[in-house]
Amino acid sequence: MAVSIETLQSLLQQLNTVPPADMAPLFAATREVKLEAGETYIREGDTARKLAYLEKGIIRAYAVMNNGDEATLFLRCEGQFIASHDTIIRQRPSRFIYRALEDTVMVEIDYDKLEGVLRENPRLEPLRSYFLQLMLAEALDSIEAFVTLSPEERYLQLLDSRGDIVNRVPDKYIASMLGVTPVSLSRIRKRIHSRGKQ
Amino acid sequence: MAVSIETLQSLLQQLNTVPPADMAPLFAATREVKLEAGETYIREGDTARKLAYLEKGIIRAYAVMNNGDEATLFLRCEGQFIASHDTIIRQRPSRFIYRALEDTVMVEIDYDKLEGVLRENPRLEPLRSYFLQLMLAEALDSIEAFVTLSPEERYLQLLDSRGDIVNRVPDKYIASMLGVTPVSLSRIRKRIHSRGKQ
DNA sequence: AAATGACGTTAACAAATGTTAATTTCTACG
DNA sequence: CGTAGAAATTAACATTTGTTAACGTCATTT
Repeated sequence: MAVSIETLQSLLQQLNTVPPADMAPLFAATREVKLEAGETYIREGDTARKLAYLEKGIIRAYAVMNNGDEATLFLRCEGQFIASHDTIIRQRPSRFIYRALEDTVMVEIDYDKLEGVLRENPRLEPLRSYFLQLMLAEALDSIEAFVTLSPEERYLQLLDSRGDIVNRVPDKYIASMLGVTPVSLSRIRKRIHSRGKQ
Repeated sequence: MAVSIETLQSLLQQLNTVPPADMAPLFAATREVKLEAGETYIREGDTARKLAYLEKGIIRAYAVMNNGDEATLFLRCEGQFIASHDTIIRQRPSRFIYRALEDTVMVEIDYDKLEGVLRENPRLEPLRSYFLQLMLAEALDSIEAFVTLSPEERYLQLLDSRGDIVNRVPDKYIASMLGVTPVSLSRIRKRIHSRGKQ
């Protein structure tokens, strides 16, 4: 309970929307979770309302389609939040799977517990809005990219904005997050390189 | 100030997370806004932090790309919220334009005023989380569609889930929201019809 | 009634992507 | 060190989409 939470603590304090003293009950409800590479954090059908802050590692959220293929919704790494959005927002079993792609360390809180803490400490409410806004901003950026950019341009943008992730994750996950097949991503990369060398 | 707000009022009361009596200061800060078809609600570069509930009509949010083309991010109609997300979440001038496609009636509140109301009435805070979650859920659905479905499948899904909108809006806006050109959407429709008749 | 302009459709061609399968490269494990 | 399995690349072909332009339709205006 509440161990290596320095980074999260300093993040929340930078918000300076909540007095640090008020945060004690929040951290008392958290726990540290460690996952090995390849380990599943949330399964399809899970009903737990998990919210977590990534201290280290990468989590992939994906759906299994009718034909059995997997579609990656997003990748999150250290410094970001992940939430089981089907269970938290929609209050239904998760259609999505969350799996660690590297050894991962998270600070987890159950959303039901969080709501209890917020009920008893209303001054912490801005924190909920804060992470909801963070996730909404990222989601809208993603939609904007799908609507305004070609697959190649989306890949270049991803390289530019999150190049670290691209090099830590197998290409097939990058491809499905961009909405294309691994074969097509390979051709896109070839095209970029051939243009770059000329 | 607070005129025909029946639908919004009943919506908020169904949440029963906030006592109806507490909502008076909220509605006191709202105002009714009417737009004619074609009228712009938010311009590129605007800094106002507008949040609105649509009682009637359709609003299109779109970006103007480098080549001058427009890309529709989303369409919202009666019963939905729209928010100037660049100004509210990112605290920067809006890169997006919000324009009415039909004569539109909205209940508007400035987000700065809303935050003032929430500061003085902390029991209203769940309302902020509520509409943030609504918009996040819609955004994630949109991403899911881009990642798991082909353009044709996305169009069929849109017909199924929001067929009313499709018939109220020019096809070119539907096309750009699906991430394809109007020419391609026309071919998709032809393909669907030819398959349907056989 | 004629003219204008926006919108959707169609055509023709280029370019990109999907699909399947073979091949190569890389990694992990014995 | 060698092997097995996963991942990435490449090839070949079908399908889809982008692009440009022409054409038809419809509504509005003059």
